[in-house]
Amino acid sequence: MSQSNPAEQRRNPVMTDVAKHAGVSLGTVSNVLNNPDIVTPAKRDRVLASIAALGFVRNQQARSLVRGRANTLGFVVVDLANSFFVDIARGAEEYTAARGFKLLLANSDVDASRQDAYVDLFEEFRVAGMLLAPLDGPMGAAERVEERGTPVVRVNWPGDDEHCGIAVDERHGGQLAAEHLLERGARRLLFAGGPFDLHAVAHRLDGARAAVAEHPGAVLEVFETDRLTVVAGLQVGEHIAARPERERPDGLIAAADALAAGAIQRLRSEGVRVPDDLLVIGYDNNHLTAESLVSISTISQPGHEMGELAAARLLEEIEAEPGHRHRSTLLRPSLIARRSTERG
Amino acid sequence: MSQSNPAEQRRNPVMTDVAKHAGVSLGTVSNVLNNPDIVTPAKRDRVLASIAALGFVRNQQARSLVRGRANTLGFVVVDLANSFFVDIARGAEEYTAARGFKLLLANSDVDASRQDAYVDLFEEFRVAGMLLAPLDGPMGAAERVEERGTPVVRVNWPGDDEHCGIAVDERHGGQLAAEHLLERGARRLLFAGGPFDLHAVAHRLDGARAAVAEHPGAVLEVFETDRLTVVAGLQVGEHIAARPERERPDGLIAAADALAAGAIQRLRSEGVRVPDDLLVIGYDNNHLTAESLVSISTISQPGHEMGELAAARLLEEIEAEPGHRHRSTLLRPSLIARRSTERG
DNA sequence: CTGAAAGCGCTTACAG
DNA sequence: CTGAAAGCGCTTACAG
Repeated sequence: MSQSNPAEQRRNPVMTDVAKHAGVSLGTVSNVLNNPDIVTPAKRDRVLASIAALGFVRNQQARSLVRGRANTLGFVVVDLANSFFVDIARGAEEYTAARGFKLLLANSDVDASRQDAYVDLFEEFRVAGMLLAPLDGPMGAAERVEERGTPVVRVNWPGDDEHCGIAVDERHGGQLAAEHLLERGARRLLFAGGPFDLHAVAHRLDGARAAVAEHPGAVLEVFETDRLTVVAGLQVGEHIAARPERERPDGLIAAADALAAGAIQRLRSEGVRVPDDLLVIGYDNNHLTAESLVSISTISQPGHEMGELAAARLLEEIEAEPGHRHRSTLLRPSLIARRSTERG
Repeated sequence: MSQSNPAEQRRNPVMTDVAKHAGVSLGTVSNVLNNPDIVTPAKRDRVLASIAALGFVRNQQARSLVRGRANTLGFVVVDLANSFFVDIARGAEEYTAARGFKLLLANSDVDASRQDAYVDLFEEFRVAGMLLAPLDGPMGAAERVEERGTPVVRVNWPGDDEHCGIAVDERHGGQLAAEHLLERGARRLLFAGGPFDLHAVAHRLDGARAAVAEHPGAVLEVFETDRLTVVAGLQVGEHIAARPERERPDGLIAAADALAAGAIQRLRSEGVRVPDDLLVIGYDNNHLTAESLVSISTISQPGHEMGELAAARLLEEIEAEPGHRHRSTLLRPSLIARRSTERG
């Protein structure tokens, strides 16, 4: 329509086009966008009308080039297929959206090089700050980014003197799980999970050990798996069922729900009944876990709350003085009792 | 360290700092970054060393301001909590990453205004193109963005003459589900799902109807639910169990796995056995569905493939001439038979 | 192959 | 409250 010459490339309208169309200066257009209150209503309406008529869309790149930073936040997530992290992302988004920030997500998919690549990308885009749910292991890119001045808050990671972090008290979770089974009468517990170099797994085991140590007469065995999957769970089930009946544990703590689900499935096909013969508790409160036929008791991590808290911390950091002191927060997980640990 | 005056704000190094440090001109630094081949190795190494020494990070905003577009793609996803969409995102990411693009995600969380806000945000950032897994309903922002020249490919949406789209043949999926139950001997089928104004649900029902129509003697009842959740599934189970035994269906097609899981759970507690008394098939192949005690047969949507295909289409569009013709692709879902439809 | 200059589209003092 | 000018940090012809 507005093309006078069909041969000439249509170009997206820019602010000077709007100014010309509305008969005002460039600065006034900018003011309408950024400080509408200081522009006279009549002029403001004229500019707004021109913006609509031309289909003008402000170029954020140019805007944050001069302002220094975008009011956008980045969140690099280790594994979106795990609903725990989706919960975190939703909590963070709600918190930041209410405060005028946008939250962009990137999935590193448990790949260290992709994690670094996305952290770098967000830095190149000059986001105001980042959330990072990291893999276990070094976080080179994030360290560098922080040194250069972009705040980073780590979630599901403990944090230390140099870094803000929000984590869940994994040890306490393991303790809750074990105590729950002990309360329900189990005495020969088996902890299944792994690999143990995952700090979450190691701490859950620690917690379970501590709980068992306080119960004279109770014992805890350990079975290390190579992953936290349903398939690994099948092996756990097999391992238990293969033993003579009286040597079997009467309580199973699985370090992940998927593991618990696999174990229950295999146990059942081998004739071991859950919860009648064996109490089982999982970990994570993954979506759909409540839906298996024997609904699985579990330790629930406060993902949504973690996301909100991390976002709040990040916004604080963004506004903080350079000298600001880093803080770590440990959230408490909670027990959700379902059918798999019901007695009678 | 490099701060000569502690009072002066440390500023992130920019390209002119690198040029000065390396003793070359600004253009040469840019060439090292963008056309390394045309710079003499010695000079190149000098520049690279300076970049490392200063901790220089190129400012993408400035870069794509002059280049017009970032080589970044945006994906606005309707619901990351549904693993189907996570699969799509992973497929898209693998495809685009291999071709040098980055993929940023935004979760609209089944909220139309957030969908629009993120579409706008990506446009303001001048992404090279967008993927959109939309909610059912109008897509105002996306339409406008396309008119202004940013390519958008819709996923899990049929597409039309004006829009590229990649969808799954929902009708065919419904047909597969019904045929599977009929093959296994069921004759009184119940289709549960809803609300029916969700086009996916309506089409799945259509397909099921078509399959039943071809089997003389088979009948199909319909039970509309208000959502596709486990809780709604409980109601479905209740509805079935409440009927006199001989008036119950012998096959249940649930329009979603969560629905199937809820139904099975309630049926079981009411003494209706799956699959012995009633065959059940779900839809979506959601993560963890395979793990319920009675593993649930389902219709699997090719999420990963859909993501790859959508990404491929988007990259085509980005390179296409303005006059390019839009295409729609319909992917075929497939049957996954599990325990919940096993006979004998 | 290298370097000086113009320009991408905005925002922000600054003088009126 | 408004408008002309400078500048954010890059890339890209262009002349050497």
